[in-house]
Parts: sequence; structure tokens; C-alpha cells
Amino acid sequence: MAAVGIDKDTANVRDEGNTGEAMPKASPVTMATLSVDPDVRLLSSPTHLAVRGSIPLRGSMMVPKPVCPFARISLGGMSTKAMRMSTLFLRTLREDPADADVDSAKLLQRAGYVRKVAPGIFTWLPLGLKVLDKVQDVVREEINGIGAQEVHFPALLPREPYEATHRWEEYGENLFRLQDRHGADYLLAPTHEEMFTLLVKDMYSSYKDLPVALYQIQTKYRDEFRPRAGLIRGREFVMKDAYSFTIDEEGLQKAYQDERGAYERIFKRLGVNYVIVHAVSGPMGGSQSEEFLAPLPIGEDTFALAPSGKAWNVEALTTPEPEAIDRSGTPDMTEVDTPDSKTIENLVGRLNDLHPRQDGREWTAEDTLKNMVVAVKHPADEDHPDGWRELVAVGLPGDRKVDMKRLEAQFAPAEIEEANEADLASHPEFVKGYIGPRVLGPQRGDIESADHVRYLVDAHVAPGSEWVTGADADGKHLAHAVYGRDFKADGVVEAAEVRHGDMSPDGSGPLSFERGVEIGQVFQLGLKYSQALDLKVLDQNGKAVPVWMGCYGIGISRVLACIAEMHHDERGLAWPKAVAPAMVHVLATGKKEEAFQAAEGLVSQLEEQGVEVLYDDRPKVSPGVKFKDAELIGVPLVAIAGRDTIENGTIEIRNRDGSDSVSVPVNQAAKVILDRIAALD
RNA sequence: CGGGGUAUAGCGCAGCUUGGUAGCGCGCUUCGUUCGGGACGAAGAGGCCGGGGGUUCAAAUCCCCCUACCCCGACCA
Repeated sequence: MAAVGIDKDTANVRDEGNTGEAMPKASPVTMATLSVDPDVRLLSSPTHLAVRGSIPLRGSMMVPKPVCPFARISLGGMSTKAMRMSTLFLRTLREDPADADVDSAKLLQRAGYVRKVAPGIFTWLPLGLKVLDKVQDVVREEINGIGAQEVHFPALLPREPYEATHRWEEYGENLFRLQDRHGADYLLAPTHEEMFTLLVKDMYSSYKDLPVALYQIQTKYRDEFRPRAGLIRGREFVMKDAYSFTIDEEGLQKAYQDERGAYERIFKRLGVNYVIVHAVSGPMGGSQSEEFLAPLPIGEDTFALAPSGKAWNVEALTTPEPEAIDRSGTPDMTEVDTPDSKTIENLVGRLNDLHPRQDGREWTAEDTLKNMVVAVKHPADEDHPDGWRELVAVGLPGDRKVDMKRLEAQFAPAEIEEANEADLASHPEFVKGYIGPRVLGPQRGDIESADHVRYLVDAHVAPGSEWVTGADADGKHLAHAVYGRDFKADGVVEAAEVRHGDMSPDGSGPLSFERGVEIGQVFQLGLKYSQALDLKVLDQNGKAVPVWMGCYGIGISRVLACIAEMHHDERGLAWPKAVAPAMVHVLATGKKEEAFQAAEGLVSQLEEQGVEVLYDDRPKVSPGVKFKDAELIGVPLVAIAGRDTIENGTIEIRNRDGSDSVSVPVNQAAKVILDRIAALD
């Protein structure tokens, strides 16, 4: 057994080897903070350490005085207590819960890791808590490793901080709001940007204090309209959220890259496949955001993948600028009769009937330019305290639908919706189904109606391209309308849906689309929150300047579910070493005393070596049940004492998936298991 | 918020059409047999049949009104 000692002079922790003495004597006076590597196991001793049982230590905790603050211990081999299934609070289920829709939700409940309380709300059982702790340990270590400091905010917060950023209202229905007995408004925090910002504002006021990075691991609450997929979209979930505060943009870039690097290490260690996708740039200039998606078919996010390996959130996709087309030989724009052609389908049919092309091919939807009117709902600003509504016309190829989410992303923070009857009625020049560029944008002239309407063309519309488009009269369209020659636009916008095979933004080839679950996001907030909440520090010149902020989130409980999604088979879970609730699952099968004695012996050897063991010591439970439970629970190694132990004096050791099964003499089992653990993953 | 569905024991379900005082499997308790792939027998415990109202001699069952949950389409870690 290894042990920990304290060097009195330096107060450093040192390894004292196999002394059997565990922790330094406690001083009754001072408590300090100790941070430990996540794979360290310290012997629990109530007089010395406030540690929960023999489970892994949290990343930091209060310890007696002799351990100086921030001392790091890196030790293996401390003894740890096995979890005995005869007493473990656990009940596995033979059947899937009726309302579980994805494998992780089914298996985590069946194997006794979590229990559903209400939609999107789960109780963590001992095995589940253990895995959750391990995920958190990995996150803590990596985030501590880049110098961020952990804090912890309340989940229950007063309304006021969220007023300043308008999020009390803007968060809408997703916010859990409640009142205290005096009628004061409170909320269950869905996120903590405001609190972090205000905390730094409260405590810091000089450039000398920066940079600083803070984080917490917290339970968050969102009143999701439709919780689903078990832990993947819950109403209560565990999240790590981090924030960086820097004096300038360069500092922000560094903090962002540090955090991003930590995320890559975290997901690698956790055994989660991930894709980093470029996310939509916010309205603040220069801000950057990337999402970490776990590629899973059950994912709710669609991302676009280029042959280069780069990936984009659909909202963040940009269309490569189309090459200008030389249309010097194109005939002049002419008006053609197109009766009853309010839809693209009808129009194409009408064109082929009445105005067949000269070049022999048929008209298609791709030849048409449709013009849609949308309403942009701008939020309140100085001139419009209640916000304002602007009509905008968008021209896009007739063979593509408008993607309202992509379009909206470009008007953020404004929202958009389709123009309603009243909107169109206020513009008599708009003839439904026949709206054309002549009444829009630069060529609009001085038509009498409510307001000027901006005209934006989709990024697929190339300069010099030729179109059939509306002529602003019932039954009339314009043919040979050339963009740039016959009509112009006020700007270019990404309005059209993206399709499989579209060219990627980096020009590396056609895009393909996949589904993913968002497990993390890194985001350069810029000055948004510091300005809204007036977070400023004095710079070298004594001038108050706003602080640059970044925010970085990982959905801890969601990641856990994604690990379960990625590491299971039809028989149950199969955890990677980094998060498994134990390293080895020892089964004592049969009814013979010898088998149980051999298992007990093995378990105590493993305990002394600090190996986390799940020990199925249940009497009078048939072997089949124990095998099935082991496969459900998914501990990486399984060691079986039973028939072979009686007959041959051996213990069978195998991987969770049944592969690499070996039988070794009882007295060698512990060593073989240790070797196998070292070789895992 | 639109469309579809469900609500009966800890879990998974039947019963409802055609009212008659609640059943199956798993799990749980006790005893015996079994013991390397979710064993068997016997005996048990456990239910305001989601809530409210109505019809009826009688309602899990028929009628009305709620509520909750699940699945499919617009928001989010």
C-alpha cells in the first residue's frame, strides 16, 4: 500500500512508499484546499479527511492543515473498498422502460444508474453518481490545468441580474420562474453568464487582475418544451460553464484556444467521438464560436461535413461566391404571359407550354427567381423602445426552399417570420405570386406605399445570371432578367436551404450532412455582457475599459449519455476505462463455498491495490442472472469465480464484450487483472 | 402550439368493444429443489384502475370535463 506524507518544511505532499500509513495527522485548526489527480484514490478516514466513503476524490476539497493549498498528489495504489452487490443500492430491470426513446436512456435505467422522476428529470443512483463523478473529474483536471478556477453559484437566483440583459423576458418559456413568499421573482438558472460577469465586476477593477478564468459545474434548469432522449435533453442537467475575462481581444483569443484545447483532451479521455463545427457568428463583430458535436444518429443538430474534414453548423454555412457570368449576348428583358402561375411548379409548366426555350431543353425551377417577403422583428433600441418590424424581400432560385433558421441567423438578434396578409396589404405593388425585383430595392423608384423594402438576393444568385421572375402583375413574368444588368439588390444573404452536394465554404468539395448531439461549445462573447452589465476595469492609463469575455460550456450529464450511446451493445453498457464505475466486476457464482472464498480473496487483493471493484457476492442468485447483470452494467473487465474454480482452481477473466477470455490460477488472478487494467483503452 | 396515442402493483402489460367488485409476466417475501447464461415447485405481500363529475341496482369498463405522460413537426448544453 502506498501512502502520502507531508514534508514539514515545504508543506509539499510526497510519496512515502509502502509504509501503510495513509494521511498526515489532522490539525484541529486550519483547513485548506487540496487538489488531486482524478485517478488518485485516498483512503477514507473520518478523522483525517472529509471524503465520501472510498469513492474517487473530488477535484478539490477541504483537508486538514498539514496539506498545503494547491498541493498535488499523484499516487496510485491506495486501498479502495469494493462495491458489494449484496448491499449496493441497485435494482436492474429486465425490460426497457416504456417511455425511454434512446438506447442510453433505456440502458442507464435498466442497469440502475439513474431513475426517472419526471420528464427530463432524473435521480442519480450510486452507480450513476460514480460515473458522473468520473466525468466531472476529467473535466476538472483539464480545466484546472489551463488555469481556470472553480467557483459555485446558486441555482436559485433573483430576477434582477437577468433584467439587465433582458433575459428575464427573452429566455421566454424555457426559464423556470418562481416567487418567494413575499412575491419576489426568482428563477432556476438556465445559465450563469450574468452571475459570472457580476462577480468579477464586484471583485475586480484593474487590468492587473486580468486575465482570469472561472468555471463551475452546476445543475442547470430549462423548461424544455419537449424533454426527450433521457439525459440528452433534460429539464435539469449538469453543465460545466467557464468564462474568461481578459483586457483585450488577444487575451480572449488565447483563453479561447486554451479552453478549446482542453475540450479536445477531455473528449478524447472520455472516449467520446466528436466533431468540431463552426457555429454561427453572433451579431458582435469578430466573435467566433465552435460547437463540439458527438456524431450520433439520435442527435438533434444537423451539421455539414466537407471533404477537407471541416464541419459547419447549418446556420453558419456560407455559400462560396458564385462566379460572375458574362451575359452580353442575353436578349433584353421581356415581359411574358404566365397566367395562373403563383407557384413555381405552375410557372415552370406554363413556361414550357407557352414559351418553349429555343435551345431545346425544358424550363426548370432552377431558371426561376422567386421573391419572398419576410418580416424582421427587430428588438428594442434607442429609436424604437418597443422594437420594430421591417419587411425585407429575399430573392432566391425557385428550386430551393427558404431556410428560416439560416436566414434568421443573419438578422440576429432580430427574429424573422413570414410576412402576413396585413404586411402585404400595406404594399399594393406586391402582387402575390408575381412579386418581382422591379418594385424592390434599388430599382424600386418612388412607388407610393408604406415603407422602403430592402431587397436581398440569396448567395446562390450569381452576377450576370439570367432568370424568369415576377413582373408585379397578375399573369405576367419577366424573362431574361439579368442580375446586375436588369436588376440589382441591396445586399446578399444566405437564405436558401443547403443541400447534400452543395459546395463547401472552403471549396474542398461537396458537403454531406450528419446528425450530432451538441456536447460542448466555445464562444467568444466579446463585449456583449461586459457592456450590458457595465463590467469595466481601469487600464494602464487609468481609463475604464470594458472586459473581453468568452464562455465555454460542456453538458456533463449529456456527455455521459453520449458515452453510453457510443459504448454499448444489445446486451448492455460497456464503459470506457476513464468513466467506468469500477475497473473489474468480480462474480462469485454457484453455491460452493470455495468459489466465494476465492472471489473474496481476489477482491481483497484488488482492494489493497486500489482497484475499484464491483463484487457480485449475492448468495442464491443464479449464474445466468449475474452474467446478464454484468453485461448490463458494463464494467470493462469481468472476473468469474465458480465452476472452473472448483474444478481447476482457476478464475476466468474476460473483457465486457466476452473477448479475450482467459482462465488463470486463483493466485495469479489479481496480477492478470492489474495488467489488463493497465492495458485498457 | 398543431397531429396521433397512452394512463391499471416497483417495472412491462392484459382486461374496456358487450358494465357484475381486478389479472398476467418480471421483481419482492417464505420454504424446498436447482446452481456457467435472466432455473423450478409451493405458499404469500403488494392496486382510491391518473383526477373530478355524471349515467346505472352496479363503472377500470359507458358519457362529460380536467390533468399528466409518450410519439411526430417550429427553440436549446
